[in-house]
Amino acid sequence: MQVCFVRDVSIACIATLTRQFRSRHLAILQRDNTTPQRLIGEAVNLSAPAVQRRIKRMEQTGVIAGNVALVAPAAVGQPITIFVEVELESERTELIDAAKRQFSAAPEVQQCYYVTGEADFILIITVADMGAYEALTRKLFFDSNNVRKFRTFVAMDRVKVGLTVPLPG
Amino acid sequence: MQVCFVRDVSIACIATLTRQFRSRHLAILQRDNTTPQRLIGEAVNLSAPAVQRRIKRMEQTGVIAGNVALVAPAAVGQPITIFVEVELESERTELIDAAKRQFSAAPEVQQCYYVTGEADFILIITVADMGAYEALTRKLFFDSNNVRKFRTFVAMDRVKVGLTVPLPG
DNA sequence: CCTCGAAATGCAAGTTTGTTTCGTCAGGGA
DNA sequence: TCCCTGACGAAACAAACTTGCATTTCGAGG
Repeated sequence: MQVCFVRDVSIACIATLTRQFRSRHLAILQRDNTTPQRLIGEAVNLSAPAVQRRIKRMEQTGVIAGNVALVAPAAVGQPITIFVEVELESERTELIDAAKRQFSAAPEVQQCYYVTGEADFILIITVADMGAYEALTRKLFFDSNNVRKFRTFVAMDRVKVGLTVPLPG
Repeated sequence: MQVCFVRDVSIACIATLTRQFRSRHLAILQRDNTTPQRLIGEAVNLSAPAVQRRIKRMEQTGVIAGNVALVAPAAVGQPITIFVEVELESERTELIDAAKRQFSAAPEVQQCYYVTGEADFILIITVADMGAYEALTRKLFFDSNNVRKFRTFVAMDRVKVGLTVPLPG
């Protein structure tokens, strides 16, 4: 029946299958990492200890970077999400690095990316009100002598939020 | 000794203390939700069952919106993060809603926000390579008759990534 | 074709962790 | 004053996680 695989094909098949199973495993953890290993095992046809070992392996190799609880910003008094495109005056490496450090250090800066294109940085900021944002802009942008300009977008609707990575399979 | 509180002050004090303890509790879970309840209890001066009850309460009230594993995109073959500012032709409510649905439905769209300002939507997209992004733009933007234009920023460095909400205390 | 070794698995026992139960205490209102 | 509500701690209980060991599988090399 299903014999006579060309060697490369069979290897590819196995690799694909493995990856798919891992994908399903990871997909479950990405959705809810409190899922008991027993249930994950049933979903991927594995015993609980095997599930446990795979998780440990993925944590050690860095595939799983962390396990966190997601907090609803509005429920803790931080209902405002803001995007900022930041353009620097100078793109000297040291100044870029300094900006990275400064932005990262601010707890209000939830996410910070160094990007190509018409801006240098994109920040996602979480604050309680516009006053707090105004104060933060002063601290991060005006007090710095290296910010040429910045553009602000206020989120009206957090349509889709998460850090879920698309997985094959 | 510590008597003779004016009523409002003492209430405010208690409320503040409570909130601070919750903040510490939440801060721990935001960093690592696999932390044993016993350790959390030690950190916030509470017994394990009390910790358990608070977590359950916060999950039921929506303060904790989920418990997830963070997956490293590069480790699963999705190393490219892209930002897109999308501007629509029409801002009729139905079309806005249709766009929200369409963007949310795409697994590559990790985050989608409806914003004020010079754009209508900001998307954060995770893909394996630029070819995949090109295909996605065709699907999401060109095939739609409602996208006036979009601007792309490619992330060179994911300086700070997370969904951590700043907490008082 | 066969054997070997590395890696992954299942099973079963042991351990930690999470959950429930129960009794107690403090604050608020009738 | 008394009762009620809500939250707590201690202990018992249930569930999940973790480990050791024998087995299997797969690829490499003889």
